[in-house]
Order: sequence, then structure tokens, then C-alpha cells
Amino acid sequence: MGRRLSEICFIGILSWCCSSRECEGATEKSSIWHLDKVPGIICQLLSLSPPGCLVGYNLMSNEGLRTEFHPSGNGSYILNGTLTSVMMNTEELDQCQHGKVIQKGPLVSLDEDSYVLKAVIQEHRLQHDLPPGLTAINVFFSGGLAKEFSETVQQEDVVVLTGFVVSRSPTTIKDGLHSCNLQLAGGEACVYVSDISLSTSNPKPKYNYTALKDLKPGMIVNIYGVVTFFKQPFRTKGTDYCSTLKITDESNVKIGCSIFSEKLEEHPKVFKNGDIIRLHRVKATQLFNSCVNVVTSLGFSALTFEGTVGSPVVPRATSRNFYFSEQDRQTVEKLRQWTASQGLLPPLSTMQLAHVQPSTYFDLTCQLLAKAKVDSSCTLLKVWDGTRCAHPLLKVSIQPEALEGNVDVTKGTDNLVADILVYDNHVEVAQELKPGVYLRIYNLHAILQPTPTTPRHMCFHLHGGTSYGRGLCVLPSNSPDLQQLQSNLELLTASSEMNLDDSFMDVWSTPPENLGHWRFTFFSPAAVRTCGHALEQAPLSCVKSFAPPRVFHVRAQLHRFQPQRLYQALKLHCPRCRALFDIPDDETIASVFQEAIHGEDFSSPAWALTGFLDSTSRGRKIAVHLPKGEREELVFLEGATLEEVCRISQNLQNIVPVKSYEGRMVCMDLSVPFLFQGATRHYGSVPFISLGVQPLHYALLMKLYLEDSSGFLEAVLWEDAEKFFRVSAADAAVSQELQDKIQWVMDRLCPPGSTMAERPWLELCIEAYTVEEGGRSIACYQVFNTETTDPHME
DNA sequence: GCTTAGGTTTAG
Repeated sequence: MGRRLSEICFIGILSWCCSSRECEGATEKSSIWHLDKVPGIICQLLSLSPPGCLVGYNLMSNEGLRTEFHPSGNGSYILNGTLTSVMMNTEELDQCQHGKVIQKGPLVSLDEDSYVLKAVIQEHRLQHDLPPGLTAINVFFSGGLAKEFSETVQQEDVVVLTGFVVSRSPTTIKDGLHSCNLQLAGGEACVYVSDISLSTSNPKPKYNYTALKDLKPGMIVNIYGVVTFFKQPFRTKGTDYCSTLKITDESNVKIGCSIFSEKLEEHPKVFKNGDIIRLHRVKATQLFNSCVNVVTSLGFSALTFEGTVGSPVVPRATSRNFYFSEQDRQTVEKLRQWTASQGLLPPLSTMQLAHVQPSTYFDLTCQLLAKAKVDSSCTLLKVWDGTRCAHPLLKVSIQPEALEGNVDVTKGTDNLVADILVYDNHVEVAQELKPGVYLRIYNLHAILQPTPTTPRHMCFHLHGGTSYGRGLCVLPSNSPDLQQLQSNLELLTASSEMNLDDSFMDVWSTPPENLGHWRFTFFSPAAVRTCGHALEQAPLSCVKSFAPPRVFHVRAQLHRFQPQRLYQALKLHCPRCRALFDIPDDETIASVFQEAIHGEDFSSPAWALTGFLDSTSRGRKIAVHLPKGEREELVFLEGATLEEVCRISQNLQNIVPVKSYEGRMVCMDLSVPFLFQGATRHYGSVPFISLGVQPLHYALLMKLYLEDSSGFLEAVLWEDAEKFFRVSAADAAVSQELQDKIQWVMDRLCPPGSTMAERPWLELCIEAYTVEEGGRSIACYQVFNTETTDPHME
């Protein structure tokens, strides 16, 4: 069940700060983790690495704690659940529970190193109208988890529980709590704890931000700014890497930032000018070149954001534990607006291969196909961006065995794959790259080879040094800056001149986060939009953060769908009252027909000619009423079984099954078809009103659980479901072949037994709308204007 | 132990 957005008063962001020890994701299974709670935004995916970690979490909407379990288990799945919906037949793992700790028992030691602890956890949604039997539950922790819980969790803390076993509570009558209890012991059992109390009296952490014009030497401050220049982190002569930035804000003061950290992952993730950056705990330095600069100080952290107006406000964090509020979101939006109004950004220096001119410097967004070490100060990268260079490309000769990755393509790839020679300080970064990753290379030099041959070949050098921001970085595969590249590559594969072998497909179609696993994914989307909306793709997390009505374009994978039995997706829909009915099964219909058979007691309406057929069962008759005059196209059949109606309808069109009631002919009740037209069965509703039967339409209804790296979304496939499957619901109702087609489509989107990595991407147009339920508005989502693609066609 | 860099082109 969906829940409206206004209920989301805060949402968790995973902080990854483990309570008791440093630990790397989910390899530590029985661990207590902290959550930061953040008002106003949907929890974001903070890390994909390592697989096996909790990646997304939406506390109040009660949707989508998603965990992935390591290493090769069952892939990922969404854990849902509320206290009110704990079912006895659900065991282990399939539930997640969150609530406030309202009672914490003592740590009971059984033997040495064996502990038990009991706590009572109350669903923390404000539900004053529900009794404790529905909202509070006993939870038992054992082993190390009990000890850790005892040491870490305080009363009033908000926790999320996963990997528990549900059992019947023997004390429900005595304590009045939930009739089930939850048992967390070893294995997958896990507690996530929020250390900021829910109570409103507990103030939230608050940060003040200093305008750049107000910086004075020596101040340690938090600041916001728009990036106007940046360098990717480079190794200093000291112990750290350094990122150099220039930022500005509404006061139009430009300041330099030097970010020092020996860990690359702690450097702000800046990809382009215009990005917005938030820096915590930086120190303003003494004047340098008569300007104030800032450098990192103890406890420094950074968040960066897309600078484009209208794009989702998704923080890219350097820290696993950060605070982000509605106010922050507004600050980002304001800075975006201001930047857009100023025109202060230098022109974009990004260029596609197709447009690169010789002897120029440019930024290239590309995918790495292969790499090879040339010598100690030079590494070769083979990349492409889906466009064809206008100049013939130089192929650097290299021993095939020195090449990591695969570019063994012979046909149609001329001038698609660029050789890039990476020198000196950049070699260190280049050598760490895995084929398949998406890259941005800054200040790449396009050079025409001084060869005597004509035409001269183009090659690319990433020279040593960091002038002009020279460097390279990996772009996250969901980066909006990759859209052009990805659609270029999709177009390429669509073009028949490409004859790529399978191993090659593997390389370039594998999202970077899956490299190392080398699992195959489809690159071409399995569904595409057919609408004309000019919208950027939004992460799923962003879709839920806007109030309906609104249209979105998303790129997502199908996590699961309902119903699993696809015939249940076929519905009957009343266009007048919009009611929805299941299609009755044959057994039900047959019994209604059977009950309507009353021996020789037939009606004989004056408006029809009545004749009789012998039924299949001995001695029984079937009455056939043929209307006189204008309604002769209809045949009214009385006293037939379903099987007989079906058989007769093979030869006679338009059969209306009827029965006699007190000597008069009446329609059968509305649970069976009112008209058989060949194999097609027409159902109606309210058959006895003066206008006659309101025919019901066949329709398809399916619920899709979509997922991308930012989160997940539950969307229905309804009004445009026929378009999506390219199947008419009415035809599917009578065609096994069409039902098989629907099944085939779903099997392709969500292959049985597949991992998420193996599932194709869908490009969907989604509309958010509201539904009133019990006086409340609930946000719902529907897929529109989207068709599944057929890989065998075209 | 508390610097490193502090934009502004390699020269293959």
C-alpha cells in the first residue's frame, strides 16, 4: 500500500558509521549501524560497494529498505513491513521492521559469551488510534547482537530490524503487545539504529553557513559555493592528495579551496563547473595573493550537487555520515538559480569525438574499453563515446597480451575507438581503472600525428601536470552527464553494420559497478518512451520527492511485479463507474450455468421463436430463442452448460445465455458473460437497469516495482498497459498466444532467477497522481507512453 | 608529524 508523501517527516540516510568498529558493508552481518535522519528528502543510495550492503531506506514511507546479500546468494530484494502486517507465515529476511525502542531490557548472560536481551519496539509512525497490540512488539536479541544492542541502543532510539524470525508471542495476552515476536540471532540479523531521537524536544544538528564575503583569516567555517574551476585530486609533495577548487556565491566573491586528504574517496566529487559544493569545517587562510583561501581542517567533509536548475538535489557525499536538511536543499536550489542568472560559468569544454578538432584541448566523456601499460610513465587507454571521429584515429601499436579489456572488433568500428596516451602523474589513476567504467578526461590534447602519410592520424594525449584541471575521473554510471554517451552507444548497437562479438558486448555493456563479476546486462533498454515530453531522466528517489501531479522520465530496472500469475493481470473494467473486477474462472462460470438449468422449465418470450437442441447429457434439452425482427443477430440460449455454450458459439455468433425466472426469460447474473461472441466473452455490470447491460472492458493491470541506484518506486501499469505489451487485453483474454507474449515480455524484463545485474534497463514515462483514500491524498505512480522493445524485431 | 597548494597547458 502506498503512503502519501506528506507523511514522510523524515527519512534516513545511511551513515555507515558502525557503532563498535570499522566495518566494510555487509560482510559484517550482525552489526548495529547508525542512521542519520534527514527531513524532507528521500534516502539516497550512498554506495554500491561492496555488494551486500544496505543501500536505500525510507523510514516514514515504510517502503524500501533494500538490502543486497553477499556474495552470490539470491540477489537483492526489497524488505518491507509494518508491525501491523507481520504475518505468521513469514519467516526470516522477508520482513524489515522499524520502530522506536520503548523498553530495553537488561542484558542477560546465559553462558560465557552467550547473551539474550529483550526489547519492546513500537512502530514509530504516529498512530494514536491503534492499540499496542498492533503497534508494539517484543523483540529478542541473542548472541553478540544482544550485547551490541545493549551497549549501543538507547530507549527512544529509532531502529530498523532485518533478518529476523517471526514467532507467535506466548505473552500477548499478558502484555497486550503484538501477537508475534521477532527474534534476531546471528546470520542475517541486523539492527540499524538512528542516534537522533524522534522526540521534537531533541534538537537536530544544525550548521551555520558563512557567506564567502565574510570569511576572515583563521575562521573555521561551513560554506556553500558554486564551482567555477576545479582539479581532480592529485598527489602532493606531502602526504596527501590535493583537490584545488575555485568557488563563488551570491556575494560574487571567488575563493580558492585546497582540499587535502590522503584518501581519494574523501575528496569532493566534482565533475563539472557549476556543480554546487558544501564544505564543512574548512579554515580560512592568511591572505594569499591578497585573497582569502580555505583549506580543510579537522573533521572536514564535503557534499556536491548537480548545478543544473531542476535536476534532483542528490548529495554526492565524501562522508558516510552527513547531515542534510530541507534548508540545505533550498540553499542548493537558490545557488542554482543564482548561477543560471549570472552566466558566470566558462563555456563547456566537453566535446564528442565526432567534433574534436586537431590541436585543441577538450574534456571527453567516454567509456573505457581496454587499457595497457606502455612504460612506467605512460598508459594507453582505449575509449569510445559512441560517435565517430571526423579524422582517422591513430592506433597505438601494443602487444595484444598487454591489453586488459577487449576491443577485438573488426567491422564498422573505424574511428570509433580512440587511443589515449596518459602520462606521468595521471598514470596512477589510469592504472586503477577497470574496462567498462565511464570516464571523464579533462584537458585532453588532440594531436595530429606528424606522419608523412595522408590523411594524418589523430591521437590524444593526457599530458603530465594538472594545469587547466588536467586529469581524469570515473563518472558514476547513473550520472546525468552520461545520457548522451549511453544513447549514442545504444544507437550504435542498433546499427546493423556493427558486428560485435559476445566478449566485446560483455565489456561495454557492463555497468562499472558490476565489473569484477562480469555479469552480462542488456544495454539496449527493454522498454522505451513514446511520449514527446522534453524531460531529463530523474532518479527514482527524486520522483517520490515531488508532489503530484507531475510527469517524470526514469531509467530503472524491474525488481519484481505483481501479479505473478499473469492471467490475474487481466481485469474487467467498468468505464462508467470505474470499478474493477477479476475475470471469473471457468469453474465458477460453469457452476452458475449449471445452477440455471431447471429441466424442461423453459421460458417462451413472445418476441422470439423458440426451438430446442439436444444437450450432451441424455434427455436434457437446450432452448434456442431467436428474436423476431431486428434483433435477429442475437441468439438467446437457455439451459446450456458452459461447455455447450462454448461449443455452440464456435458456429453461432452472438450468443446470450439466459435462464427462466418465474416463467420469464432473464439474463444470467453478472458473474458470467452476458454475451459470447465466438471465443470472446463479454461481461457486463448492473444488467437490469433500463439501459441494459453496461459492457465491461478488458484491461491489464500490473504493479511494477522499479529500482535504480537511487531507490525504488512502485508504479502501476494500467491505462497504457496494452501499449506497453503491444497487446490488446480483449484479444489476450481469448488468446493463449498473446498471454504467452505478455509472459515472454515479463520474463525478459525480470528473468526468473536473475540477479538485478542481469536485468535490462527500462526507460519509462511515469506520471505521479494522487488518490483520495479515507479523506487523505496518497501519491501514486503510473507508467504511461512506454512500449517494450522487441530485440528480435528491426 | 600537521606539510602539501595557492588554477593558466606537454612538449611524449
